[in-house]
Amino acid sequence: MASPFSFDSLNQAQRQAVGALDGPVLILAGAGTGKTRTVTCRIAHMLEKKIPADQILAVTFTNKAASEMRERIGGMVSKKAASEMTVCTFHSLCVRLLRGGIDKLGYKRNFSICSHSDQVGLMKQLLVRKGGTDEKVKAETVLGAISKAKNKGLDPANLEDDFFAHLATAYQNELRAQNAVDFDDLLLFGEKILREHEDVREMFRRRFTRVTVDEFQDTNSLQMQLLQQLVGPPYHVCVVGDDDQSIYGWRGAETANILEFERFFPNPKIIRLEENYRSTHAVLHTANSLIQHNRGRREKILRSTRMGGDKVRVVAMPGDDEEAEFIAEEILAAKSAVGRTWEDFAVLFRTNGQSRKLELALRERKIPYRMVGAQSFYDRREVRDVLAYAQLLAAPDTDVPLLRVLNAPNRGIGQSTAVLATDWSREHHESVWQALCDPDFTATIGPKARHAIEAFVALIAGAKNRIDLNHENPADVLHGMLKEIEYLQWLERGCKTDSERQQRGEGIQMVIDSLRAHVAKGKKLQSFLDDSALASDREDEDIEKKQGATLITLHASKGLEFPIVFLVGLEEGFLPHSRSVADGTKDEERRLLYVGITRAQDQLTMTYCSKRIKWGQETGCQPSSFIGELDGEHLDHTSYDDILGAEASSDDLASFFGNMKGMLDGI
DNA sequence: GACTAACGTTTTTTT
DNA sequence: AACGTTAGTC
Repeated sequence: MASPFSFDSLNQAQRQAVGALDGPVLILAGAGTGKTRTVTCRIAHMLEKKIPADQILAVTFTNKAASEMRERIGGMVSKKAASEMTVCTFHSLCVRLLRGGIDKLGYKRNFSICSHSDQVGLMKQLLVRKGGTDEKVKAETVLGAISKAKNKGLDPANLEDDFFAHLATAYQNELRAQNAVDFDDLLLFGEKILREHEDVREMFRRRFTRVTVDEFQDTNSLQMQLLQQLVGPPYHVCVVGDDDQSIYGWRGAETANILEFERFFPNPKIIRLEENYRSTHAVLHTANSLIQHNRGRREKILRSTRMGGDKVRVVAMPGDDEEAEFIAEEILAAKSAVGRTWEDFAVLFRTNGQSRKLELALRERKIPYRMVGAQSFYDRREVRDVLAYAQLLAAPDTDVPLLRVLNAPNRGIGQSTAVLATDWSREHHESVWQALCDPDFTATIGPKARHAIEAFVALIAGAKNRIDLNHENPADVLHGMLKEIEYLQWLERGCKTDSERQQRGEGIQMVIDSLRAHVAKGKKLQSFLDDSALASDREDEDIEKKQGATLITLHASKGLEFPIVFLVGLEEGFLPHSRSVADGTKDEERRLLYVGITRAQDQLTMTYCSKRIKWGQETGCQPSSFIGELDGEHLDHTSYDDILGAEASSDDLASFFGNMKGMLDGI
C-alpha cells in the first residue's frame, strides 16, 4: 500500500498502532521507540481513511508540542487538513470551551486567566490580610495545596489544615469577584460544564470523534475525568505514553491513568513499542537494569537496534571542580578527535544550581553552550509588568495586575494608598479599579495621592478607549503608553549593568512585538493574554536556534536526545534528591535517572563527587544508591585519577597537557 | 514614599 | 554564593 506516510518504514508494533483506529488504544511507547512518528502516522492514517480533519482532536502536554505535531502532520498530508484539526493542550481546549459557556457557572465570558505570578501575588495579599501575626506559610505552599486538591477533584475549601482551607475559600472568592480563573479552574470548570450539561457534552462528542492524548503519563486525575467527558461511545480514544518516564508526580501526574487505563476505557488494545532506535545496546541495557528496580510498572523491555557500543562510564570525582573540568576537557577532546559538533554534547543535572561550575569550565575553554530553562521569560519583571498593563487595557477589573503596576513606575501611589483602595473595594464589593474610579473613594485620600490616582485612571481609560472605540492597534497603544509613562527609563534606573539595561528593553520589545504579531493574525487582545498565560514558560524558540553544547536539567531533557551525554552529580541527596527520599518518592527519582540515561545515543558518562560546594559550604557526598542498581555488564566504573593516570602513561601528550591545564585552571 | 541593610532561603516545571 | 524579601531609616 502506497501511503503518504511511508507505512513500509514502520516496524510491526508501530504498524499495529497506526492501523488500530477504532476503540480505546493504549500505546506504551518506551524511550526512543519512534513515538512521535507513530502518532503522526496514525493521525495521517485517519485522514487517509476519510475521517474529517475537523473531527480529530490531539491533546499534547505543551503548546510547543502541539504546534510541532501539527507541523509534522502537515508535512505528511496536506497543510490544509493539518490546519483544520484541533491540536492543543487540555488547558487551551478548556479556554475555548469556557469562552463559549462559562456563564453557566456564573462567570462572565470575558474572564481573565490568572498567571502563576498573579496567583502568587493574590495569595501573598491574602496571607497578609488573613495571616496577620506570625504565620510563616509561603504563598507557593498554599497554592500548591489548593492546586493538588483541585486536580484530585476535591474541594480546596475542605483542606485538612483549617488555615489553608480558609485561605482557599478566600482565594476562590477573590478570583470570582475579579471574574478570573486560575489554570486548574480551566480544567475544573471545563469538566464541570461537560458533565452537567448534556447538550454541551454531546456537541463536543459529535465535534471530536477521534481523540489522541500524548504524554499520557503526565496527565492528572482531573485531566482523566475531562477526557472521560470528552470521549463517548464507541470510545475512539488513543493515549500514548511511558509510565517509566513519568517524572511529574510532584505536580500531580497520576501514573494510575496509564497503569489502570482499562479501568477508565474497557478492553483497550494495548500496543507496546519496545524497539529502540536511539541508543546503543550498552546504554539501553544499563537503563533497563535500573528501571527494573521499580515496582508497579507496565513491564516492557526495550530492545536495541544498535548492537554493541562503548561501555557506559561511571566516574568517581574528588569534587565538583574536577567534575566540571573533566567534562569540559572530555568535550574538547572528543570534539577534535572524533569530529563532533558542539551540539552533539549534553550535560544533564538534577538542579539548576549545579550548572554554574559547568558553565565556568566551558566558558574558560571557549566552548559554546546553551542553557535550557534557567530564567523563565514570563518571570522577568519587565515582561510581567508589560503584560499587566496589557491586561488592564483588556479588563482593568482584575486586581492583581492592577496592583502590580499601580506604582510601577513610581507615580506617588504607594503601599498605604493601595491598601486603602483594596479595603474600600472589598467593603463595596467592587474591583480595585472601580474604587479608583469612584469619587467617593478618592475624596477620602490626600490631595497628592488623589491627583496621582486620577492621572492613572485617565491614562488607562484613555488607552482603553483608543483600542475599544477608535479601534487602534493595541500594540501601538500599549507601546505609546509605556513611552508616555517612561516605563523603560524608570526600569533602567534600577539596573546595574549595561547588559541588564539592554535585556530589559528587549523584554519589553518582545512582548510588544508578540502582541503586534498576534493582532496581525486578526486576533484580539484578550486572546493574546490567554496565549501568554498558557504559553510555555520558557523561551523555547530561541533555544533551538542557539549553538553549542547543551546544559539542561534532567526534567527538561525529556523528549530530547544527544549523541554524547554526561550525567553529573550521581550522589545520594541529589539523585535521589533528599526531599524525594523524605517524601517516599524514590521511584520517581529512579525514573528521572532512567530518562537521563535514555537520552544518550552513542556515549554516556555518569559522574559523582566525594565533596561538593553546596550553598557556599563544602559538603561531603556519598555515591548514589542507584549506581549499585546498574548492571555491570556494559559498565566501566573508574575514577578521575585512573583516567588521568592512563592518559599520562599513553603517548597522547597533547591530551596530558590539556588535562594538566585543566587541573591548574581549576586551582 | 523611597532607599538601604540585614535577613533567610535554596528540586524538579507546565498550564 | 546569590537571590529575593523585609525591616528600618531618611
